Amino acid sequence: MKENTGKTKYVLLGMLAHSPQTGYALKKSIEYEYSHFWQESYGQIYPTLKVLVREGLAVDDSESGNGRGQITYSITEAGTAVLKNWLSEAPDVEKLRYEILLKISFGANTEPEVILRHLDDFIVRNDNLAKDMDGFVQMLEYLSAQGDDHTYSQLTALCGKYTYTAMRDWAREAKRIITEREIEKNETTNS
Amino acid sequence: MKENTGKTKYVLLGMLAHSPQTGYALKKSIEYEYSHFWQESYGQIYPTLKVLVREGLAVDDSESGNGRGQITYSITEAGTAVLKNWLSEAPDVEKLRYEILLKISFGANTEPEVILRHLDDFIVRNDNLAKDMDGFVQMLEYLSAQGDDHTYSQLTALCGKYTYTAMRDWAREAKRIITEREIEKNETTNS
DNA sequence: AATCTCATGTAATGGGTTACATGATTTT
DNA sequence: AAAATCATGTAACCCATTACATGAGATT
Repeated sequence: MKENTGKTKYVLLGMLAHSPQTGYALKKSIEYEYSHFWQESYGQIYPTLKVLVREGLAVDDSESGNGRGQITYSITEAGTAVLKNWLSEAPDVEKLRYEILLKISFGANTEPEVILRHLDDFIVRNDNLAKDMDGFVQMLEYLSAQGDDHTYSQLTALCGKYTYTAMRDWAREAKRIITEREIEKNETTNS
Repeated sequence: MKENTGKTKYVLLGMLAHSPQTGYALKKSIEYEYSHFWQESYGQIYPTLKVLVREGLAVDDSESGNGRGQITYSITEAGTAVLKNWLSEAPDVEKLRYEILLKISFGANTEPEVILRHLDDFIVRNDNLAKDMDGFVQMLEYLSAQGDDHTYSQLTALCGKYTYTAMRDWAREAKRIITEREIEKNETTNS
């Protein structure tokens, strides 16, 4: 009987604390709102929701279903307590895996053009994401001004903006450095 | 017979392309040089090295051992080819999991002080890491000036500097925003 | 009627860490 | 002599994704 569901449990509790939702809706929200720093699959979400119910942290609140066989979950008081307790604990140090940085650190094993191409793609992607995040921040700013507070969501979007911008800027600088050193190298061999 | 070892294979090939090493040394190098964007455990490294040998991408080069039961691996020509081919492929889009951002997005469920405390820790950690990375960049700059080129390693360190700095700056801004809005809230209730 | 989207669920598989076992050499 | 470090290895476990199965309601 394994009930160890990692962080998924808390993600769902945090979202249910905002409003009762179905597993399907939770997944969609995670994709839309949290994709730049978190992801969950159905294979995690559905079993974890059942665990939450079994542990009394959420309840199956299906009378509010729309007749489509869906299950709406709500957080319980016990769930809110568990959530709050988790919030107070120091967050884990994140373990990142940037494949592009691996490729760059091994860059000497291929032509500079290969690395420059990866950097170009990276710049485009991060520039777009930075803009998306900025739009998100603006939208939440507007909603907050209208009365309903979105400060905390706005802060996570702002973090996305900062990191994507930093990545884009780094990649531009990296391109510059590679190109510059290539020129130097060619000058030395040709003289 | 599963030979699916994910990215580990390429990490090891990339490192062996630089110099023949033991599994133990590879692990230490990953911790020291790549920890800000990659990690591998012995449970991945040792079995993968055997796979590399079985596939002819690396060879057990133990005559260069120091009599301590250690196994030194070298990359083969086939290994170099596989490495170069992988380098040319578009890197995966990274899947991040920032627990701190989860906690911040659920921040409305606890006292602002709890979130501010997490942000303080985050600022300190990222500021230190940014400084470490900067030192690393400087050191590699010096080594490169001495003749042996470390451009690509330097670029990954530079990326670390950019991201840690961005994270630190974001967290400072986040603190400012939270504090500001808390003051506003108190002013409204007190009037 | 066909297709799309909503909706739930699970089994297989993959990928990775942790904990443990073992032992040699080096340092204190 | 003890402790630390070097060094290799594996089994148990955990976490997560993918692929598949199923079916209802909405849309074309």
